[in-house]
Amino acid sequence: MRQQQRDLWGDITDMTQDMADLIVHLARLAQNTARTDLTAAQWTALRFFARANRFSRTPSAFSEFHATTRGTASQTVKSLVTLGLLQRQNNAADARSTLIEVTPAGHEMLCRDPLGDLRRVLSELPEDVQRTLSVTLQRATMNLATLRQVPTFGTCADCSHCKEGTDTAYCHCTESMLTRPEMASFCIDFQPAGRVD
Amino acid sequence: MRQQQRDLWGDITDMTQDMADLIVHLARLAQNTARTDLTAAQWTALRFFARANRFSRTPSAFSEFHATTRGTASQTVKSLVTLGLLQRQNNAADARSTLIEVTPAGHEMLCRDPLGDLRRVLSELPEDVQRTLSVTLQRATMNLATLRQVPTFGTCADCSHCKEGTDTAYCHCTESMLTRPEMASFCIDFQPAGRVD
DNA sequence: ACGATATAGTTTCGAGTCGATACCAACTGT
DNA sequence: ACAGTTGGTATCGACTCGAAACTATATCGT
Repeated sequence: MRQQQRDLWGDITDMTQDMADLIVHLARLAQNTARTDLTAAQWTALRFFARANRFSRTPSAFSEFHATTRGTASQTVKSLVTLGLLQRQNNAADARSTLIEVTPAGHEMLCRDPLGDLRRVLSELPEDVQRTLSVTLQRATMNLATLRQVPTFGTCADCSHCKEGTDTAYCHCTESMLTRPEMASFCIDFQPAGRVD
Repeated sequence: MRQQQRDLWGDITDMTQDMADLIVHLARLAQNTARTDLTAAQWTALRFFARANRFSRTPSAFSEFHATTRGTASQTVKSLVTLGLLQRQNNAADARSTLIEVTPAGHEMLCRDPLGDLRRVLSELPEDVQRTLSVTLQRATMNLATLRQVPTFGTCADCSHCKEGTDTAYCHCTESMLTRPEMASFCIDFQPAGRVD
């Protein structure tokens, strides 16, 4: 809490501490699921599977992304399959693995994502503030993920495993070619390109 | 860092969308409660009651802050009282109301707040970036709270209800004098001073 | 080639969260 | 004085979460 109120009234609150609280609070407000058809975890799962590339659309990858256990992730996926928003497909390359796809109903549901309000609020910020915010959040997320020893997620376009071509790119990690749309998808094997900090 | 390699693959990612997702993800990582004695809701409640001023340390105020129902807030408070981290006190001014205090054990527990990691990460950012981030987050939180029609919380030092003295301040809202430490506390009746945007 | 080990996924359990609803006690306005 | 509001609690059902136990498939080491 407060604990260090400098000089007179000046600089009363510990700015850093406030920020951590603020981030949590902001996320909480943004994820408010009252009068929504899904829970926060379900929304997060739906969003994840809509954004993840074909190597990362599995319950395991989601559990890592969501910083939870495979068991918990499995339940969330199950509930969304039951609701008809996700569907399972066999993975030809690995019989243990299940490939998850968002159904048309799932994509339609995403239009009602409660995160839309936060996106709107953020989009109203000045362009340069948005840019700074984006960079700062990514840096903080990566540093925190490192500290907590959980994998960092990112798009293939930014991944050091990728060698770009003109219309496709080669991913050294999965040893396969990626189409242009795929480059914009989340990948569990993400490794930031360039200097880390 | 990276994230903006336009031209070639050209503006692949929707920056705004990334940011909303990032904020939620960052908060999720920061609140990770694995190998922690409390749940995320319990930590939030404990933090709230440690920061809130004497007018706001009630289950109702917490329920508004946490954007949930009084019933849910009541349960969380109850669990923390059972754990000996909070304690109830009678409110002389209103017999219906319960004043919540953080016990010494509760304050000790706060030292192990999982949010500490995020605070550390944020404190390592350059000073000017921190300042920008803080202002931006506050603005976004206020705008989102307005959109969602939930009250905004803030410290009395920033509240338009307050008239500052030298060592105390008068709060027009609660019609009482505030001591200096109290000025740094959260208040449910917070009304931002100065221009709104 | 084959056993040890690792990985993908599911299920079950108990404690907690959450919104909704119903309810009681105490305050407020007129 | 009394209707309406507010503060708080209890209960219900669906969901979350971590942990643990379990099955099936891959992979590694020799």
